[in-house]
Amino acid sequence: MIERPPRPRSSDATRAAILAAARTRFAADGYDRATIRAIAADARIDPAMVMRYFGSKEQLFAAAASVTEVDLRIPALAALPPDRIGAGVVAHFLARWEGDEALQVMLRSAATNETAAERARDAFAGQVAPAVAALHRDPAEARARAALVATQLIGLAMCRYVLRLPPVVEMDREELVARFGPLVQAVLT
Amino acid sequence: MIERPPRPRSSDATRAAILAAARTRFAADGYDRATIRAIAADARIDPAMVMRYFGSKEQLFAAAASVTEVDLRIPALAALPPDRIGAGVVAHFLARWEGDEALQVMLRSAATNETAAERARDAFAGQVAPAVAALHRDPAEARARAALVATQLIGLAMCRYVLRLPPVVEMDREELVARFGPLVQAVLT
DNA sequence: GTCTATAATTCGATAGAC
DNA sequence: GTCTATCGAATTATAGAC
Repeated sequence: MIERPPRPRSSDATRAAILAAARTRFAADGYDRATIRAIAADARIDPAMVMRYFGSKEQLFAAAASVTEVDLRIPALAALPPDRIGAGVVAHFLARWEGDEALQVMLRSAATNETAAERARDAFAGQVAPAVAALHRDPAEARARAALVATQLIGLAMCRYVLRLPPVVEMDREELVARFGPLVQAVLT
Repeated sequence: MIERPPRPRSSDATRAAILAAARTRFAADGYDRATIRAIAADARIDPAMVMRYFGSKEQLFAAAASVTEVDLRIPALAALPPDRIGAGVVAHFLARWEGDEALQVMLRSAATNETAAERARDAFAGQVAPAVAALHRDPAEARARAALVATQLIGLAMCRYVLRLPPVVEMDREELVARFGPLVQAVLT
């Protein structure tokens, strides 16, 4: 084996490191304030490499918040106990919000980045709406109900993670489920 | 009267013009993307004048989204027909959201600007919480209920004005009141 | 009061050596 | 694959002439 002084990293590992740093930065700062330089520093990588791997900041963002990443993984609602659907949805989303930065990336970036807003609409149309549609006969009504569910969850996320409204931050997950579950339940049934 | 070539404008009118342009820009673009240059261009004023009048971009933002401007003007809830409080609150907020840019300034900027987020918390603590408190004996319960109302309204605003979720955008005010009114009513009573 | 010129940064992106 | 150097553009902010 010939030695290679700059110690080339594996391409996949580098890509993954950049993506992880990008998600964290985009989630914390939003699209505009998150800089390629800062992301590269977090990933302990030269800023030029970010460009080499992803082409542009916009493409990096798209990769960091891709539809696959914003997988809401909504459980089959019909499979839940009928009177616990609301609580199940809220508990599921709290776990998703706090376990995956991709959702906060979308939320914090959507305010100033149309790509992020579009991704939010895609996630709604592709995941929330279909899941709710299974519960209603009338498609128009299902669509409206799904939108109501979305406002509940987006409002909760905004108040808890972005605005950091004290009462919403202080509540633990259990209390949030107890308070929001019935509201979502009422919207869905 | 001696003529003054550069035609000095009245200080108040200039201030007002800058503030109006700033609110529009901050509301449309958020704090980061709204530039002093663009605000000055909208106000047909030299960018340097913005600095002269307000000192810095941060101070201009504070003035454009000051607590006085984010006056929610929540009506006395106890004065409403008891069974129409929810609908009244929703109708009131829709009118406020769409009639005053200051609220959208706050919402769109809060994602990346801590000053904006703080102002949102102030508006909640100073206006929403007290209004709701009048309806409940237990202060802790009133605080939690107020937070729930806030999530409803913030969620609605985010989906309608920022994410622009199609179903929420397409509904007219009347339908929104009909759908969200009962939810807010349930939270409040 | 108004505006020109510019300082001082910062950013995304590119070129090219190794 | 990696990194240095840098370009060109955009931004906030300041200094000073008129």
